[in-house]
Amino acid sequence: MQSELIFDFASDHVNMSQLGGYSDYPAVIVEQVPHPHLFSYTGLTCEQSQTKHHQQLLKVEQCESGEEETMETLVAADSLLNMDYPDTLSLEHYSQTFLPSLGDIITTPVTQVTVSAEGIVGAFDQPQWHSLHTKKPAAQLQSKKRGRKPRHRRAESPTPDIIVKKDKYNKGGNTLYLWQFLMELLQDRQVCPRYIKWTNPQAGIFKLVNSKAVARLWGKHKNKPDMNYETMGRALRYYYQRGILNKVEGQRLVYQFTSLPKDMIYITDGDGIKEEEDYDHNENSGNDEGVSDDSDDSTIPSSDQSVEEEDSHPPQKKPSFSSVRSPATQRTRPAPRPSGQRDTVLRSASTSLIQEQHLPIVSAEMLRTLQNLQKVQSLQPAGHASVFKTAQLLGSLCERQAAAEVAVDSDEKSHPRLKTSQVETPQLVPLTSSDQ
DNA sequence: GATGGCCTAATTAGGACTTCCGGTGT
DNA sequence: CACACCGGAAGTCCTAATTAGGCCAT
Repeated sequence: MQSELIFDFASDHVNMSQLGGYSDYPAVIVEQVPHPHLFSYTGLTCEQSQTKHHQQLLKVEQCESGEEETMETLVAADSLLNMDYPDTLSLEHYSQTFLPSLGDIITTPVTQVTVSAEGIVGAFDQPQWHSLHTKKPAAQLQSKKRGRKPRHRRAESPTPDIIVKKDKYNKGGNTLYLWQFLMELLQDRQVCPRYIKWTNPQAGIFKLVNSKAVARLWGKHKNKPDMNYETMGRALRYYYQRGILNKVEGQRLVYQFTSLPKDMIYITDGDGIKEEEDYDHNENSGNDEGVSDDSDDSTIPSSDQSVEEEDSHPPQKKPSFSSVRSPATQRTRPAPRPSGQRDTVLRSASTSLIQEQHLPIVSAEMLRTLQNLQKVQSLQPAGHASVFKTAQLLGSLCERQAAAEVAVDSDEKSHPRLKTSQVETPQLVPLTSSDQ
């Protein structure tokens, strides 16, 4: 099945000669993506950039004009509700961006590989999936035989602490589960915190600030124009049983993930540290109650702003979005995980080899390629000139970036312009209501 | 012609919602 | 009264697993 193809960079062990004959095979697809997603897919490691930026995971420029913020927000909201927004979310976005065109070209199965800084390794994130695989009974590995066998259980959706990536759990189609969708929204400054926001990132507690808008986005993604919060809420309630979500009692529109990826990009609507300090106040005072911006459509302009136009005015320079951070004090819970949960498989912490200002035009694959540019270039497979032309371009970009970083570093020493914090993240973030 | 391997389409089963509903609480 | 919330029940959609049948080589 072509849609099963997973292309991280090249075929197994980068035996790119297997792709011979497909001279126009794209090595890197450059396009604009919501940049928080990049860090979920880049595979960049902390060590690679911490030498230069020990404490900065992301750099976020603050808006200098309230008017800009308003306009950009409106444009973003409009785009969100009028473009095929969900397709830009990471899972589908990457699968649909990279896979279909490949499916038309590649007929040989391609093993997913990771091109890491340490070299080109085998199957993608194998160690990360190890715990998952070890849970599978050996019987499932038996070779296919004729005759009726006990029917295999279909893989259930991965739970939030599992890496979200095309794989056995998201094979083929464009399945993006609701909880994944919400996590994507929470990592997307176009909607967070305007429509959905963290109220306690450490506890995985978030609020649907504009439940109708979120539901509409979900409906757009699922091609269900009649989707509403009532319906989406039912799906959310099913997550209670499965141990993916909890309801935060006493607070409307507030839910809690039972666990989170450790390298979630946390977008909060204020100074991260300050918000953390303010959290108890907010939670206890019930300030969130009744402030839901569910006037919905009145808050969502409807024009035909294109994604491109919106991207040309990224709504990231907002004072209220000043903090993008990892959880400061995520705690590992000894509490047993719900039965529906799987062992934790977490992505390695991401980092900022590419500066934030580059992110909007650099795809995750591009970043990965950048990480391994020399190795890729050294392969020199015949018949893939375009691949290495792209690699050359990326190389030049890398050099320019390095030069820019030097300039930025010196500039920031004199003009610190953002509030960020990168704090060590624990291995596991199983969250319980005790975090509330 | 019998057998086995390969391929493909059809069927089946199950997961993840979606829809509808009646009810409760704020 | 509006809205959030709950959970049961039935339905839809999608996908993977399984099965059946056709084709071909031996």
